[in-house]
Amino acid sequence: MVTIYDIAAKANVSAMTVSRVINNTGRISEKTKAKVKKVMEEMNYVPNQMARSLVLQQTRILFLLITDITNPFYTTLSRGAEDAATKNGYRLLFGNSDENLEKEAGYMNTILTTRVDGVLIAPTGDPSLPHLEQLRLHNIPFVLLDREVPGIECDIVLGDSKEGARQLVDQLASQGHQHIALVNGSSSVSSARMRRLGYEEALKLNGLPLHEERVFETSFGPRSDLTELDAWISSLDPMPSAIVAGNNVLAVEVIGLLRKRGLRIPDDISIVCFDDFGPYSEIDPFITVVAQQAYQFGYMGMQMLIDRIQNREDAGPWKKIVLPAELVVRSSVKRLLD
Amino acid sequence: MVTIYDIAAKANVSAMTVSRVINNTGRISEKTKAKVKKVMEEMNYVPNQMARSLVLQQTRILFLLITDITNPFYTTLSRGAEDAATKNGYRLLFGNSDENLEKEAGYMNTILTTRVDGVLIAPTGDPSLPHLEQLRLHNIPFVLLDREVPGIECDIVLGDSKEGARQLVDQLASQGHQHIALVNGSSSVSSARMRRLGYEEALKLNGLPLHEERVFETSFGPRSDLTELDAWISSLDPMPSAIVAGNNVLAVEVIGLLRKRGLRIPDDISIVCFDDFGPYSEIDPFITVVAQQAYQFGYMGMQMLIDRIQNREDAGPWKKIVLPAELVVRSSVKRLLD
DNA sequence: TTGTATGCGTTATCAG
DNA sequence: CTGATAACGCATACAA
Repeated sequence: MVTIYDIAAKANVSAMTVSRVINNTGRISEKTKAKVKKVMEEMNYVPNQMARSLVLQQTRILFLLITDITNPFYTTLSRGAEDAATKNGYRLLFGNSDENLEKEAGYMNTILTTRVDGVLIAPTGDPSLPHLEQLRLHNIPFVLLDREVPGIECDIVLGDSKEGARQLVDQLASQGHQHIALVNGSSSVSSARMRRLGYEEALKLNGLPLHEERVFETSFGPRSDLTELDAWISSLDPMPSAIVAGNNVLAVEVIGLLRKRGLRIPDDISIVCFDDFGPYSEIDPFITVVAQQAYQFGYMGMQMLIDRIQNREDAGPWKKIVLPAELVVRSSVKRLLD
Repeated sequence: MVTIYDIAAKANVSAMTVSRVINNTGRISEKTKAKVKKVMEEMNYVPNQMARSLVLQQTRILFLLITDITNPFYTTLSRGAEDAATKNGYRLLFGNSDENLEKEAGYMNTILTTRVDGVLIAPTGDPSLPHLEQLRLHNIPFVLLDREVPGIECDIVLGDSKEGARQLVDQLASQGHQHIALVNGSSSVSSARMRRLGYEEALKLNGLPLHEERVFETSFGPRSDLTELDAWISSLDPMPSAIVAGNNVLAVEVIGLLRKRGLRIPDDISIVCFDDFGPYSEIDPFITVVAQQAYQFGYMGMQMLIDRIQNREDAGPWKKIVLPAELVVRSSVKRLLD
């Protein structure tokens, strides 16, 4: 490995001079600067970030941990975070926890040992608390995305899950639906809790009864095994006229299962869900959704994180951004009235 | 920051003993081992990977650089790579070059300065050559994904693009299509070149004429501005009865544009493409595609990379894996015969 | 404008 | 079984 000493020797200067040329600090004669630069080229020198970070105590690297790299919500969010990071001269590394606490723990380890400057994280759920406490303990700035975690105060970007769920149910009710089921994420995830709350409130406001057995809670992430989900659908009696899905992944899986039963959407059963389908909304935009501003989640979250990093001490109070969700009416809901 | 010296002091041992406990090397009495471990717990010690890498000259971190985090092909591939890395005890970091050579250069910098142990990379195209030469020069093992780069010999996982394109055209021809256009990725991307070759060969084999103006080359990545693509569609005269898209992104964009013109698929125009839609194939599987084994791209590529890393010296010849693509016939092609 | 000494946190080597 | 010392590659503080 070529070090500053190697190039210093070849350029007949001290290592410090090389270091100064690299970082453009101090005053150096144009002549030696040119010479050093030439030697660096010749020897294909690449600074060692490890060594540099060790002395500087900072990496200029930020980390984004998402829970499902397969979900357009998160990939779009990632693009937003990436853009904001790049704009501010930071590098961004990605991790994918796969809605799995153990994998998240693995990434926490990388984050901690690798001493990144800050973390943007969509936690897998409430059990992520210890992970966040670790970050706090080690003084690593972080911003939460999409999900609150009870027990920790911090900067956060949220969607208006309750209101969104309410809109979804209202939309169904307005078309005359009375039997509305809910497939949702785990109750250990704040957004799932809020969506359920919105669902329940909206039922009440529309004068519809709440049936516990019409609510099914599972993971927001894709399942390798759909039998449980399918069993729940089988258990529904009577079959609801509409289903609300807690996110796009669940919607897609449920639609697949329904079709396997020969049910057509929306003729036989209606469905609506949280989150849009990214580019794929384009090709067959038939599902009515509450679309979140995924890109903004990432972009604004990253902004907050960088603010926090750059103003370390005079930080100011924790900030909370709540992004509105927008109802996009398409054609997955059957009109039952008239 | 808590260092091994801090915990050494508190545990009344030397730093070396602490290091040995951490790494489970050398012989240490159970008693001191236990004591050290307890102190580490108490002080919330986290090893500094920077310092460690500096002396060990390795990170146990691998890097995966994809070109479009928004594309299910790459996200599925990522899952495969991740699984293989984890299984072998490596951590995996992701980067997204966005089909952009400059962004790729940025990640090359991170990769080089951060001294990861190996890289799995889907290059943006032939111009990526200098980047790969950098890796080679700095002795960083890498495996190419999905795209060849003329001028560099290395391990690689490819799809059978030519054969896939041929299948797509054959499928159209077998349904009676004679005017078949192609929207493709840039000719500086090997997979795009092979797909075009397959398209042209298949036309010839089916006795169909080749019209240059029916082929449009652009980026495989999503466009922020669709006017050029739209202009090409306008320029088509006569309108082809079918379009082959070089990948799923292009297919989606073209379908959007066609629909804006009031054209229905497949009634007014047929379309087929490379790559499936991941989970979204599930909800509206109407597009006939040649599906690639995305997960295997990542999994097998990662295996090759780790092999290469662990057998540094007695490496063996470069390996090339060609994954077959499978035609999945759905309902985006109109039957023109009979 | 340039150079010397020192330390960042860890591990390898060699000594005890 | 344990410890002292040097080294990894770089930048800060201070000298010259």
